[in-house]
Amino acid sequence: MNNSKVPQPTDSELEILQLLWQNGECTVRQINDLLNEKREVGYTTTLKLMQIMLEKQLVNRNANQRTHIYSAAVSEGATQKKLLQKFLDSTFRGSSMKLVMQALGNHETTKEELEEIKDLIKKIETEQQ
Amino acid sequence: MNNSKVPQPTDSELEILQLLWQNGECTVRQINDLLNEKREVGYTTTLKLMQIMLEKQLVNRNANQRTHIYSAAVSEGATQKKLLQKFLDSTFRGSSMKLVMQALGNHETTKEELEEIKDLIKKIETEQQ
DNA sequence: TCTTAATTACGAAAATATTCGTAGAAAGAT
DNA sequence: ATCTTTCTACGAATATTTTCGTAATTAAGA
Repeated sequence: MNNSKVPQPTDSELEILQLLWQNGECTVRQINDLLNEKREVGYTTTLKLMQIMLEKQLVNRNANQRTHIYSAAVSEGATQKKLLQKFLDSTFRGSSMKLVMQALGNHETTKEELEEIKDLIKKIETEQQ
Repeated sequence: MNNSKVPQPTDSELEILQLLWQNGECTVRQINDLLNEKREVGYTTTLKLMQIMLEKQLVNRNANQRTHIYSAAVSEGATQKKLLQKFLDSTFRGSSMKLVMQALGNHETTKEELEEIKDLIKKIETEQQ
C-alpha cells in the first residue's frame, strides 16, 4: 500500500474509495449499487471512474474472472493524512489548532471520545519532555 | 456577513478569500501581487475570479473609484465551518474524532496549544453535566 | 493635447472532472 | 442454437473551474 507518487483522489473517487475501505473487495456492480442508495448514478459512470482510478493506481483489480474485482490500492489513513494536510493549508492556513478547536466546538462529542483525546494529549505531552 | 445561501468557494476563490481575511480591503492589483508571491497568475485571471466572486456574493466591492476595492462578504469562521463539515463527511465519514486524532497526531503541537485544547475540553465537559 | 499605462468588462479557450451512449464479448437461460 | 442479460472498453458529451486575450474606458504624464 505504498502510494508516494499516487495522485490525490477527486471527490467522486474518494467516495468510491470510502466504499472499498468499508467493504473490502467489490465489483463495479456492488459499488454502483451502494452509490445508488444515496443518489442515482449510471452503471457505466461508476465503471469509468473505477477504470480511471486503476490508471491512477488508486485501486487494484483482479481481472481473472469476467467480472473484475476491485480493491483499494491506497490506505485510508495515508489518504486521510494527505487530504488533511491540503485542507489544513487551504482552509486553516496550516493551523491544526484552529481546525481542532472548530471540530471540537462544532460537533457533538461524547465523554468517551473526550477521554480518548485526553489520553492522546497526555501521550504527546510525555513525548515532549 | 450573513451568508446562508452563498455557494461554497472553489479552491482558487478560497485562496483569494484568505488574502482578504488577512489583509482586509484590497484592490485586484494588490491581490494579484500577493498571489504572485507564490506562483505566476495573470492579472485578468485574478480580476475575473474576483468578478465571479462578486456575483456569488462571496465578496463586496466598492466601485466609487475607478479602481474598485474588494472585501470579504463571508466570514472566515462561517466559511471554515461549512468547509469543515463537507471535509469531515467526505474524508472522515463524519467522525470528527478521527479527524481530531489525526490532526493532533500528525502535526507539531506546542505545549500552549495543548493547554488550550485541554481548556476547551474542560469547558465541554462542564457543559455536559 | 497626445501618448502611455492601468483598469474593467466580457467572451472564450484550456484544463479538469463527471456522466453517459454504444459496441462487442462473455455468460446464462430457454 | 438462439436470445437475453451482464459486463468491459472506449470515446465523447456535459459540466465545472481556471486562465487569458481583446476592447473600451479612465487617469496620469509628457
